[in-house]
Amino acid sequence: MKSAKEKYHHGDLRAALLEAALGVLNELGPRGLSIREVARRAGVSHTAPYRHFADKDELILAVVEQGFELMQQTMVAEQAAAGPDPLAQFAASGFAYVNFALSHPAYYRVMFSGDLLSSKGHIAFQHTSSRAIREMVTDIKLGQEQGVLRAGDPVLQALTIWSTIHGFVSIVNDNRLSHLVGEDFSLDDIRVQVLVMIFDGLGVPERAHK
Amino acid sequence: MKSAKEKYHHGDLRAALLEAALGVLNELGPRGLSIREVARRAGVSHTAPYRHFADKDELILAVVEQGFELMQQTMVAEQAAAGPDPLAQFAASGFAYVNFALSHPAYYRVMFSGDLLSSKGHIAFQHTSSRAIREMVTDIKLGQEQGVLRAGDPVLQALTIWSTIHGFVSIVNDNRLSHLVGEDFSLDDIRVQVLVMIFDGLGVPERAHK
DNA sequence: GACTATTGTAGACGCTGGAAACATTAGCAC
DNA sequence: GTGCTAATGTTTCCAGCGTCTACAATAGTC
Repeated sequence: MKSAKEKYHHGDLRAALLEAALGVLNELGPRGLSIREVARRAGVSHTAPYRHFADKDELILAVVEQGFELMQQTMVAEQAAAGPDPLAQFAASGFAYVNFALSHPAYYRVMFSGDLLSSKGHIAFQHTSSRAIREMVTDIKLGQEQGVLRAGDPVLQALTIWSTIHGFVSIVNDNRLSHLVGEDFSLDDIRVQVLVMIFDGLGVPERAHK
Repeated sequence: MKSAKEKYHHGDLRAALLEAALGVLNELGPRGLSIREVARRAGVSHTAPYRHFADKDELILAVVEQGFELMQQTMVAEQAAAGPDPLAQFAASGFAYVNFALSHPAYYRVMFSGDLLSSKGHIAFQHTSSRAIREMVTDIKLGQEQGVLRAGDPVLQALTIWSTIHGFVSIVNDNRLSHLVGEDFSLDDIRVQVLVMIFDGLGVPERAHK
């Protein structure tokens, strides 16, 4: 009996291609991502991917969706593990976002850059993160009703928090802090302190962090 | 006499190529940026650009540097025009940053994405924004000494503010707010209110905005 | 076991980034 | 001016890319 790799039909080529694509992004960077290289790593001909993805855009968008799926899962899990306090839950979910972004930079970059896509693919791309912010707005409203989050327009608050977190992980992932790190700060210091600054601003003043 | 465009020697091909590159980014997006297309628009052969840029990375990096130059100029100008109050100056400079990013999305994207570069080009890329944050830290220190900015580690404060601003303009430029805009908010509303949230948090409490 | 849809391959096209060899011109010494 | 040289632009060529079309192998179904 032949090994699975030598069979004419791969078995689950789609998943193998997505995994290979992520590997390419990690090792060769976005510029090195080509359908042909991905096919090579999966051990199939350079046109085989077209049986699973209409074009390069669709392959990339599938990686993006898988990334959001994965991030969503870890955020939900961390939120559930944070105990009963709504503010703690909210913060845990935010920490999970940051941790995902910093420990899976290739995923995060492709999820939010869009530069890899053609102008056509960009339209589908814009909707990939809309679910995330809507859930955040819901969480904030809940926290405000329970009196643990500062009052104010929840949409604007969510946008501000998301902006800060997204900006921070983008800056770190693009290595733009290399000239800061090492002298007075380690990356871990910076990460913790910035997160504290963000979430300190969230609670109602009477409940300020100890 | 021939028109300038028909001469064998272009005159200032380097600048023409940079301008063409920006045009391509605006019209065709990052994926459409090719040396050959840029050369075509400048009316030269597809290898002429190699007399001015060693490779595609260098062309892109030149656009990036030109973008930072331009942004820097408008920020300095706005800061100077803001009057004597250091907090107002600081805010004016921040507003200029946001306005530049939102009115020159192609510039801003290429300045901060890096996805267009090969892994080699990324190293040079990481240093392009270091000057900006250092100047911001200096400004914050000054504001603190004069008692108009909240106390705290200026590096962490600068990083947090920069994160929020960078994240915000990135989110807006990537059209990720399309599902928010239109119902309750216009983009202008959002922009103004988010900026107010950011800079409200900066002043010392006694000087809070009226 | 034959039929058909699914999934893979082979080869071609025009595009790309880039190297090499060549052509034209500007600037300068005289 | 004439001639030399460096700078700048062109031509030609190559391999790699995304994607199309035609073909081959297999899996599932009757």
